[in-house]
Amino acid sequence: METFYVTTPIYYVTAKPHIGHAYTTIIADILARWNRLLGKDVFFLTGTDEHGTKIEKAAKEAGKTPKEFVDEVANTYIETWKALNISFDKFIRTTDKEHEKAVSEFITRIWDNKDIYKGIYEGWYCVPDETFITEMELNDGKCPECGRDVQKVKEDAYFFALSRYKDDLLRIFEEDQDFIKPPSRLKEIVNRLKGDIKDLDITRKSVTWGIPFELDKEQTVYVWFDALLNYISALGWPNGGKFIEFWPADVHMVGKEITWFHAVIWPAMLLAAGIDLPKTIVSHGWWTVEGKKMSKSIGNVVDTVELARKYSADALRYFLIKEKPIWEDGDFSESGLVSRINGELLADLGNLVARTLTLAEKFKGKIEGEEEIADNLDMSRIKELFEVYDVNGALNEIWTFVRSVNKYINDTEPWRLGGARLGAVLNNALEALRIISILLYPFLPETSESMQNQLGVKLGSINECKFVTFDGKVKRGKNLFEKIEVKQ
RNA sequence: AGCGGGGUGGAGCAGCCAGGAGUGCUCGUCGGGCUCAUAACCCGAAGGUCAGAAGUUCAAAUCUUCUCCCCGCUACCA
Repeated sequence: METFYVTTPIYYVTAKPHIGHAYTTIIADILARWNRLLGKDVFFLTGTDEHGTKIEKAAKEAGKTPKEFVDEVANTYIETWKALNISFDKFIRTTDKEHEKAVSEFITRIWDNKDIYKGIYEGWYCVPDETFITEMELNDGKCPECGRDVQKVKEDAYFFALSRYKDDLLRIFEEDQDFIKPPSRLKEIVNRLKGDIKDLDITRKSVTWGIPFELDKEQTVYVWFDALLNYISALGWPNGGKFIEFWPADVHMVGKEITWFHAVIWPAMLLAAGIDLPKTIVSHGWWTVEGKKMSKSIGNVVDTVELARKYSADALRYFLIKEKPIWEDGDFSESGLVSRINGELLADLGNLVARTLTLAEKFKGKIEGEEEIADNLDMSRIKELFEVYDVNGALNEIWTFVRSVNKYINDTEPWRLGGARLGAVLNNALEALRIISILLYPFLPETSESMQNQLGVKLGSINECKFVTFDGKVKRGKNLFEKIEVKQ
């Protein structure tokens, strides 16, 4: 059976998930659900990144041990994903035993291949913040976080020979223009890669909250090196059956700020170990909130679970996907969310279902007839958009069809009709709704199910998105969406 | 600074790569139609010197050059 392996980044557990995390994860969920509808064997991975000084520090501030702390935060991620109906197949944590074992195995392999060597790490350290700072991050020679003086540190460390893979990577990017999406990001990465590439230090002596470095137990593995390996450790690499079945990944969904890690460092690591590269890295844009960058200091971090509870997971999913092209940045606002609920989910879709079902329930004749609106639905376009991971484009296309069905009902005026003609119009409208319920399943799983209940049909596959004779038993249920009253 | 993206009616976008009357979409405003539907849906109208300048061309939002402005990335924030 054809497989599909999609991943989100593993999220760093210093804080609860916000809409940015939700966005990445929702896109991945939509891809997973769509590919299941296509009949593929899907593996959808998400999880948490739990090592490093920042977590150690956050734990201390919370008065907890690192382990207690990461358990707690990892749980809020799992709870959030449940609240948003994220259909992940596995939730990996970098503190999982299997993961730690895989990391050690990986390091041993590339050591044997001479891609790791011992050297001296030189950098800056902020004592009160307990964080390492790179030359680039320095702000006027001071700590970028707290503005205090930093201290030069020198310690033994192990390095990964990233620079050795520069030419290989450039050749790969040249040959496979789709390796990084969108093209503008590919350009950024290529230009940067053409510059001066330094080897990466991948261990720290003074960090204790990390995976012990296999070759020198005084050191721990640098968080990023550890974290990236989750994509294969989750499949049981090196010998797991899932690894054989699902690797290479079809798509790593990532936020634009971590493109470099996924497009350069991660492939270099895989090349070093002789493992196939993932097929595509999709790098999406960011959300601002009410026009401002999301940050804890501004205090505009949006609580996802609260929003989902207030409006519904489907409404939030819909907004995030419909609001902006995935490559671009966009702005989140609660008023924007409400406007899409009232103006689109309710006015276009909810209303369409309500008016059609009312007409169908009253009709006593036979619902059958020629298709009249199949041309309004461009299935091949929708499939193409999914193939390039443009879920925003696909949803727009589906929505165009939803609107066209409302127009069809207006044009045919079924409330004036009767007999065979009414049967034919209803057949078109009901079939359209059945098809829409399938197409919306990846985006709005609860709404899709509710539509199928009211139509008296079962969720079909993508192959069933074509007009035939409607054979459901309609029963109008409660409204799909309720109007959100806006206080003036 | 380097690299990348963007500046299109009141708002948000498409259109640009392969030039052909300012074309399109969503929201907002105004007017109308309809009454099956959650005051919903459908139709129509107003509104733009396509950031600015120069150039190429019979023809430029679209190609070239320059200028201005906004945003992002630059080694661990989705």
